[in-house]
Amino acid sequence: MNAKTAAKLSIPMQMREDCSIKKSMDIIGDRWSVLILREMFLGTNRFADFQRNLGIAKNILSARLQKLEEHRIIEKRPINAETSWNEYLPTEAGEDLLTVLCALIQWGDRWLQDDKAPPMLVVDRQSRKPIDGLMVTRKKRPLKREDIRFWPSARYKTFEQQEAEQYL
Amino acid sequence: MNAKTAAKLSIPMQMREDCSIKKSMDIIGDRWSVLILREMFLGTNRFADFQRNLGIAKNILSARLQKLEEHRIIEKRPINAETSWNEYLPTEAGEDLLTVLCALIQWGDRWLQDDKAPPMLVVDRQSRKPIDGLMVTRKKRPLKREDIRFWPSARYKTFEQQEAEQYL
DNA sequence: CAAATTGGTTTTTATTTGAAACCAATTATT
DNA sequence: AATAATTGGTTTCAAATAAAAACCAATTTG
Repeated sequence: MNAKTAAKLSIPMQMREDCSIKKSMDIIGDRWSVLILREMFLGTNRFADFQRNLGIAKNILSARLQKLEEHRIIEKRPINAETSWNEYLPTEAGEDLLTVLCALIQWGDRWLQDDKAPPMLVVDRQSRKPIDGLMVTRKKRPLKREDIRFWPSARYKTFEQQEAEQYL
Repeated sequence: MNAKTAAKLSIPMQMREDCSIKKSMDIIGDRWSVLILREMFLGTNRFADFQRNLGIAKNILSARLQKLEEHRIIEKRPINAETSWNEYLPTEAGEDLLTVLCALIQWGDRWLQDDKAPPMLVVDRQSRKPIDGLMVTRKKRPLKREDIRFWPSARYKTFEQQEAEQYL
């Protein structure tokens, strides 16, 4: 067995299905979901405001909000007892997506803004001063590509794979 | 002017266009791009391997690779001098998307895996031990929703906005 | 040398998106 | 109090996009 064959064996196809990136993309991997969440973090909560602020078609917005609700990323709840109107709020899982949005902001600020200042700042809620040192860290050091690799978890251990590992 | 009016004034529509999340999503906001990048981080570099490992249609894969190349996230280069065949490699900007993928992994591991162990680990390249303490931090403390808010940068300062800020 | 694989493109079909019309409930204006 | 405007959608239809399949030339494997 050569190293190339070993590398192929070592990544189980099933892992590609189970993978959290894949599962996340099945939910938010479209043109609008992430922008809807950004809008929510900007303080938008009502249907018409999402529509106006994003320029999204109503039927698509409706479908996306439903999907996000089904997956418990947002919650739809009546604005008050009198009306039948609703507002949309992030659940705990939804709020936790802040990290993904921040990672996107940082990446985009670095690579897509043509040396211009970032258009949208992440600021401290109290002081409203920009948050510096915001990063994905690995034990207090920023994570670099060469530090890590992705690896199947123990649930995919097979004889062939264990055999293969010694070649890597 | 009440607080609600102020809040609407304070977010310039232009910022929503310039925003790095929006710009990022214009490039990688589809069902496949992020998965193609994940595949690349798993060690896949050739057309047929992407296709097999992802189950993506060839024409779509072709289109996505081209788009990613245009935006300098990946690079297409000949495998060797003799053949016309290519391999696809991440650029510096592409490798930098690791943070976004890691944020997605962490989020998905927390919210989409039904109390099961994560299917794909982020491990140290040398020791192959899982990396712990990997997170989006704010000065060494994990970032929480209630810590921050998004805020337009100075380039959108207008009279109305400055007026509005005092109400927030 | 023959067969299989790679790296695509082209054509056709199915799916998704978007625009517009429509409507009922609610709120604002005169 | 009546009218107009806004909100929160759904439905219908056209346009754009994605997927499947057929096809092909270059390259590699048996």
